[in-house]
Amino acid sequence: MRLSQAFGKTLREQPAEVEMASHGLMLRAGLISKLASGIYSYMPLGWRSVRKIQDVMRKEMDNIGGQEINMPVVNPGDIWKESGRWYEIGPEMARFKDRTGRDMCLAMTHEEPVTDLARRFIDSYRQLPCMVYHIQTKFRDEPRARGGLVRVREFTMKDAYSFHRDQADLDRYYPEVCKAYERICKTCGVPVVKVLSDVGMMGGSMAHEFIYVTDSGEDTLILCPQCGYAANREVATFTKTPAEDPGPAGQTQKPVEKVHTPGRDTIAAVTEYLGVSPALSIKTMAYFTQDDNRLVMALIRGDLDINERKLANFVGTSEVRLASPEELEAHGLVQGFMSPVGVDNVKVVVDDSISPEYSYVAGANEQDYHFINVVPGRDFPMESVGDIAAAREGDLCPVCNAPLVQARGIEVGNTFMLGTRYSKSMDANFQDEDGTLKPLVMGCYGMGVGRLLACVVEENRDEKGIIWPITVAPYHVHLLSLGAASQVLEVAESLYEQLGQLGVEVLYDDRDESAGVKFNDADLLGMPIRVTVSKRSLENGGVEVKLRAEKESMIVRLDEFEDTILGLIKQEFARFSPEN
RNA sequence: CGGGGAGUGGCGCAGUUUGGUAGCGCGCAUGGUUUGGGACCAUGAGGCCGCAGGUUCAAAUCCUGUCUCCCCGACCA
Repeated sequence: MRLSQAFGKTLREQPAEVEMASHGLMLRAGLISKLASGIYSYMPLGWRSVRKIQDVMRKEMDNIGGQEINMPVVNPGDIWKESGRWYEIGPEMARFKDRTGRDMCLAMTHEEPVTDLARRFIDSYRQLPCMVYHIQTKFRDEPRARGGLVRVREFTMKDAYSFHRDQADLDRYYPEVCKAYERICKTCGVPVVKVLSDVGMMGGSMAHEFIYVTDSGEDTLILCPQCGYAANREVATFTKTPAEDPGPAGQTQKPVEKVHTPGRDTIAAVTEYLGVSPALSIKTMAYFTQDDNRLVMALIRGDLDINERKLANFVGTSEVRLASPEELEAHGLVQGFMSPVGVDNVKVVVDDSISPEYSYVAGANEQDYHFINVVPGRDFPMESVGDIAAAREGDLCPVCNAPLVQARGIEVGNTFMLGTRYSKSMDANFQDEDGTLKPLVMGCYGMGVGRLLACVVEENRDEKGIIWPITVAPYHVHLLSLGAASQVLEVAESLYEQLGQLGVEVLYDDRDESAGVKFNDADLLGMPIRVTVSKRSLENGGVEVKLRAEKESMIVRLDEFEDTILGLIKQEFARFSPEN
């Protein structure tokens, strides 16, 4: 491609909207262009990379037995009603009616259409296991787009769906997909960690996310540097050390006593005032459930925090929302002085950090008063006990007890063990060896193409621009000529032709621009190999060859040019091979 | 949806406080001089200042409404 003819151009200045490095570089290099919030066009250079990323995905999916299909973006509402998600999903799903008044929607993911395919075409255990995938547009009317391609409303996703006879077969297959995901990211030059995650709107039993760790990410991770335990904070667990001071023996025999605690409406204030450890107090938080608007009291040891995701999952709702002071008042509760003691008709969920062996300080449900000697089980019900605690940096690893660290990252892909969530609701059955009809056991595996591209750029760059991994670079070689001397132009033209005949992808800067402009654009665009033809290089015996990722350049004689370039390309591909 | 910020040629911005009908840099076009790290000279094209209403002799500027975009949260590939 001749740069003089290329559609699009580079920008010298960073657009004002930019917050993330990769976003700025993609805009400045002319890879993408924004149409509306969270809706982008790909320009020629960006699209070449997208297609390469898609091909990497295809290769790895094919490798584990996947078959590529293509399912529609526009779906009839019927199948989404069958699965129930028509009613579960909020305004992030775009819905409309066709001309006959039939409910339609834009698919945000493709479990429903693929399950429909499965029930039509899978009849027998002999056809299992199998996996299909497609690379298709999704539309999610996200509350807020951000970070360029990191979080958009219209995006391309590679989503794969596997079908199995039983959970055991899914258990066997699932790690293969995880391995393929790691290979895809390695090939694209994006390091990822696999973390345990929440199943979210997909449903199912187990899920992982593949996360590119970066401070500009929007997910929070809990990692163990010692044993490799890794989880999204939403589901991360940790070892809860017992409270150090259980108090004087026989404490749990004492009756509850009300004490005056004027203005002490936080755990820190009240425990300091009463001279007890926060670990011997009970923090009570009141939430409303999203689905049925029930009031739930969540209890946790005073030195720990509630994880709202875990709480929502525990009580079986899609979300919980902190009750407002007005709502608390309406239920006879006082913020800062709450507890379940003496409160009826409210669901109480207790974190397993709270022990019936100890007695605690808790709110007295009266302004400026707390109770002491509160014994769990005796003074309030311990019926719903579970893990609803938020893991924090410094908490102990649930596997090896080393201190955990917190990090941020971008979710590039995810994998879900769906089980029979969709096959049961949509009646996708097969006949097993013993003649019985059974629901298909499913897995689903998503990976964002544009988001992966954003991560590629975020990871592979310097202050000058992008440093493409050759595997997904728009072109392998950036050829540029300096000056208007006829000999220079002739050599550059002939090299362009020669490389083209060898099948090398070349971006040829044939513009009549100054050296500074050409070099700076080459650095910004970031092709892995740069070839400079100039009067000076020819006087030195050839052309200058430089890797974008390296500082030094070398002069290559014209009769050695071909071998040198082909060798460099091979070497660069090897760097990103998942085999290495 | 809650909180914060911004809309002025393609991009980055000034002008708004103190109303007088729009300016700078980059980019673009033409001609010329240049060519190893964002060159220079000359000439030129391009904006009813997001939109609607109002105040006023007069509005980019003041008032009201509205739309869009960005950032922080709640959601996800």
